[in-house]
Amino acid sequence: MVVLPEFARVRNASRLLNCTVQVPTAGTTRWNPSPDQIKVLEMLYRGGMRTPNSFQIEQITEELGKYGRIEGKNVFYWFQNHKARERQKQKRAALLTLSTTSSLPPAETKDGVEKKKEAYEDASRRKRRCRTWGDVHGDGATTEVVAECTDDVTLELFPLRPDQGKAN
Amino acid sequence: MVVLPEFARVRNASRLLNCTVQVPTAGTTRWNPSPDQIKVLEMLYRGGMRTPNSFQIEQITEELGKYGRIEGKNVFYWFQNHKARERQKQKRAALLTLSTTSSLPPAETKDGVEKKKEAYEDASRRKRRCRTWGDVHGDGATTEVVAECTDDVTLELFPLRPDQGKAN
DNA sequence: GCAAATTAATGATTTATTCAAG
DNA sequence: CTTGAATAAATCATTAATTTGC
Repeated sequence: MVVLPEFARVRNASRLLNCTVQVPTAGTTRWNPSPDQIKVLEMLYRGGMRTPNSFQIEQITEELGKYGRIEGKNVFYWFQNHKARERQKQKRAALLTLSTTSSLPPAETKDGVEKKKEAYEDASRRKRRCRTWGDVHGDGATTEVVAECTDDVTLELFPLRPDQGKAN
Repeated sequence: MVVLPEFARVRNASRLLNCTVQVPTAGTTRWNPSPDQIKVLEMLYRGGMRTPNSFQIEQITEELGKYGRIEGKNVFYWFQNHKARERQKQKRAALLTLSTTSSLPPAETKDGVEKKKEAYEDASRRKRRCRTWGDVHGDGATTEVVAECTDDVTLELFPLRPDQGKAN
């Protein structure tokens, strides 16, 4: 990879030859989390946080802002991706484990895989949480959208205790 | 269903029996588009609009606000759902048409269905547009996120001419 | 040792699926 | 049953690792 001074990185390295350098001020590239930011995020994730609501995102963003520029959407996406890719990894692992340890005929094996897959996927289907688009993405025009939810919903507050995470 | 005056609708109708009435100020129920609002939205949709950006959503929301309370997210979701369900309907129709008109043996038919399905799905894969999460969902903390895109992208401006819609 | 080429990770979007109000 | 709302899965696109030829 072409290593350039931080401030000189632009979209395509090849264009550097005959192109003026972009200053970082004009937010050009995608968010690139610092090690410190990742550390905090993973800590929260391990603590059980999966789908932070707008308040939580705001708080986290503020906290992580100490280590570099960051927006709420970065935090939002980080959790989405992290969650999805953990699922992905687990699924692959389960399938691999099964096909390795199993010694049944092909048909049976396939069936077993399907079972296991379903069992896994079932674990991710849980009761919906009480959170709205307005809370998370906060349209500029609407500022008064606050959780009107009362009972029989799980209010994931921040910070979240480990034992409050999904039961699986 | 228990019909209540508009201002009295809360999340769970069953709670009304022993619950104080929520004033509409504290947005309680989901958005219910008025005929006028739907008319405008469908007009835009027929005009080719599929994935409006934040500016477009803002404009539309403002326009539709004349006919009743509405938020940006409602517009956002409306387009998402309308698009998805049109796809769904077309897919079902394609499959049905094929299985009705075709008189080939099962294997061939299945294959043909798969072909048709793929052909359809291919039509929905087009070059990405230039729009970001920040544009659409507008995090409160970031107000300066504006299209930094320059060339070789299709800028869907508002309003969109019919011929600028997806070619299908 | 070094960049260009290639691959692996992962941030950002879009699409599919699901839940649940009415 | 229709459809607003929300989440999960699939996909795209850019950045970092890494491999490779010199």
